[in-house]
Amino acid sequence: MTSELNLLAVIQRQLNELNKSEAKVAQAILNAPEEATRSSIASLAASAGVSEPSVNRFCKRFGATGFPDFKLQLATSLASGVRYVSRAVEFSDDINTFPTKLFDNAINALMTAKEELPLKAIARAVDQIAQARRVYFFGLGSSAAVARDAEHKFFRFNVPVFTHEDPLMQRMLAASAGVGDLFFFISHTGRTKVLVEAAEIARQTEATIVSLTAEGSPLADKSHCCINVKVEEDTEQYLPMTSRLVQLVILDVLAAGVTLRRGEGFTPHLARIKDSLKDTRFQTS
Amino acid sequence: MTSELNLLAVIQRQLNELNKSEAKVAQAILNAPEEATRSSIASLAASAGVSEPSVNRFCKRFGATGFPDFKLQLATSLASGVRYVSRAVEFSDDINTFPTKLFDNAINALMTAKEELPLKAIARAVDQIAQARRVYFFGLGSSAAVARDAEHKFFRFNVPVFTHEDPLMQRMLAASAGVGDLFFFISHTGRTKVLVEAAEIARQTEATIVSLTAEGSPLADKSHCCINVKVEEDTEQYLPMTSRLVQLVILDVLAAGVTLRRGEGFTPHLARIKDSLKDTRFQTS
DNA sequence: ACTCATTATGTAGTAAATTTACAAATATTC
DNA sequence: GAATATTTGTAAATTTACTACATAATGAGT
Repeated sequence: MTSELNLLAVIQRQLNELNKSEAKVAQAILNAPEEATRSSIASLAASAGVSEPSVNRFCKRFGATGFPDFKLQLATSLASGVRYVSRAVEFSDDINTFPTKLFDNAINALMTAKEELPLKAIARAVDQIAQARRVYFFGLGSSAAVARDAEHKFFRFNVPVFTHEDPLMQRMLAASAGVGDLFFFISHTGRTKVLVEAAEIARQTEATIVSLTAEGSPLADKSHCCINVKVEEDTEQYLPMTSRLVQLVILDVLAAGVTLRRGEGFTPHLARIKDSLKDTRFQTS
Repeated sequence: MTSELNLLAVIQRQLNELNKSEAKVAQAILNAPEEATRSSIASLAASAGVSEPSVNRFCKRFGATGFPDFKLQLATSLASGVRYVSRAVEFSDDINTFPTKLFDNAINALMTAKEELPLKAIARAVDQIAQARRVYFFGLGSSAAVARDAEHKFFRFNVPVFTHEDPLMQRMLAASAGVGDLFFFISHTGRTKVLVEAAEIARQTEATIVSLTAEGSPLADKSHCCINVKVEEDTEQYLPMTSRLVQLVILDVLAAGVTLRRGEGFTPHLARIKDSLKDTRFQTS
């Protein structure tokens, strides 16, 4: 029941040790794996130029109970391995295609991020946020909106939270930081000068510096803890950045982490905050 | 050839619209999806308590050419690793589970939204934004961050864009609106009083009102064009809202729509905006 | 180089699984 | 409550996969 992670690689590796007709089958599958998952044993046998039982024997050799089981394993292997490619929006797109493309790209970005979550860094950041006496979320451009969102989430933890889009404010606040202050920098590239400079200034104080940015970037270098968000190339000018969605969800993760850290006794507090909004809304009819 | 990323979610969602035996099949599959991929049409029919052709019909209903094809799609979908039901974070969760849950929820929200995209409303909104002489993005709470993000995207279209989180500013601006002004309201519930009131005020002018909110809500009622975002119940206080992610992507869609409308000749303009940032960044080493 | 043993491959038949065509049963409409 | 449409199941047809066996190819020992 060893569901192989990459069946094609296994087949490729064993290619030499196969006898002639098995090798033909292997070659046919390697040439068109997706097609193989859809074809019958007869058609695969035909395209490989061998008999049907040879295909069957091939399947059993690779741990399957038979041809259908092999197809299943192959399909599973292909699905887990293949990274869906982001599709850029083209000027030939119409209303039926480009919205789907953008959603697909967003979904792909999240799925990719999910698989390479830097859990250690996240855990560490949760620790540090939970302990902080004050938290500053700093970002510029579209990351400023993310910072704003974070502020809106983290104030619930009874810790003063601040956001500033003004680089001068960011510098001055960084300069006047002390023990218990936490600066949370958000940046897609990690290379925005004024932001890196603010981090630099903060670093010279007793404050803690956490960043949500690209690994190895100047900003990451200045941080005590860097939560790495893989930077994918933005193919087109008019293709919106998906990275900020990942940033937002990671901030959700951090917020959830802090909530869990606070413990079950903390929920009434959250409920009270929620209830406070009740009178600002029209009742549901 | 729409290879569904999350087939189980699609089945789950359509559960009500299925007839009795199809629903039985659906239930059997949802109960044991992995097993379903391995069983024959006979055994699945048996465990669902229906006839074999019913299973076959079920498969075709969901876009497969037949049972084997359906199994393949199901296996592929399962292999992609996204869980189909939204799972609330529990206090018993640890660092290995809750981040994944939150990402899965986010991904699911986007996948669900993708399937029920109100394309007509989106197309209309693109029209209206493309024609507007001025655009105001208004939101409160976490929707304010979304509005901020939208501002950061839409200014690129050579149209003055404004965002204000201050309800009094929102009212005053709404009151002084005229022809060519477009008010874009963002609200998860569509019931926030001060926002609805601002929309009401704007409605009495010549301005156009577009909203990104829940269908049938007071805010939607005040709008010329409402882009409906399905409101899912937020199960827990500390479960972050996924709806804002959907809002962001829909705004991306609108921005892309306007870009396409502007035509290919518009790209140099976008490139210039992008280039303007170059000197604010440290060069890649 | 020939025979025997071994392994590899294909043929044909069989069993299983899937689909189609059609009929019975159930629900829906007027 | 009859007529119509829809749903569901039965049975036959078809496709698909597997098994048993026969033949071909390969290789070792004489």
